[in-house]
Amino acid sequence: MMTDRNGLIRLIFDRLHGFFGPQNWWPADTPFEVIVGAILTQNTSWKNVAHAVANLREHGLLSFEALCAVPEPLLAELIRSSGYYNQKARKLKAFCRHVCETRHADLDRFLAQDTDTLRSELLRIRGVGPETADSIVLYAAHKPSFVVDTYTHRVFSRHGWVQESPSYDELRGFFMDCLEADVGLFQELHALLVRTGHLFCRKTPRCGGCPLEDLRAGTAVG
DNA sequence: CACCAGGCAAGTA
DNA sequence: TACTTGCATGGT
Repeated sequence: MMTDRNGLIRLIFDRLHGFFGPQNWWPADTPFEVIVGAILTQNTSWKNVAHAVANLREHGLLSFEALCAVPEPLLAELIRSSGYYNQKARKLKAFCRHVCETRHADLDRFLAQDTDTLRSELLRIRGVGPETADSIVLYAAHKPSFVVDTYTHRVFSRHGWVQESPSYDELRGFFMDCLEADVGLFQELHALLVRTGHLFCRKTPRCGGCPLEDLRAGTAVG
């Protein structure tokens, strides 16, 4: 998948951190708000999600108990700006229902499980895929599970660090093999990769202007 | 007008 | 396993 196994990831982190500075992700006030945002931002710009989250806050629905109680059709209307709003209302309700039925609505106890157990349980909930699960594990439960997203793929392919498009688990495994399991490091690196990914658009063939340009495969050492 | 944005599930071969 | 399709608003 790439020739320079170790050192590259750490070098990427050091470069991006020096260039952009600390990101302090996730943009949310509470673990529950992280979960809501993680579901709402699926294939959707954060700006559209921010409107929906603000809407929920104005209606007093940014708590687990309140979201459990709100009718799904009303919820769908309030999150309209985030797109796929019927699907996402269903997903949010599915998550609430799972915690109610398996943990007596004790969200903290649900999030207190060890990393792998929590991740696999999240993946069994309808509407929670690998990226959403890892986002919740890393930013809501504060446990070390690396988050891969479209920007991670994009930054890596643009710089020639991957030949074929790797699967989610392959790319995640690569990060987790190269780095020590440190929550703060995982949180910052993912945020920095998103920030970097914003420098490109989907069809931009190269990475001009980004702080990693000289690390492109072929020009990088080793 | 077309294309894109911090995915996921279900169906098909 | 590896495609394909539906889901949907808001910005460029």
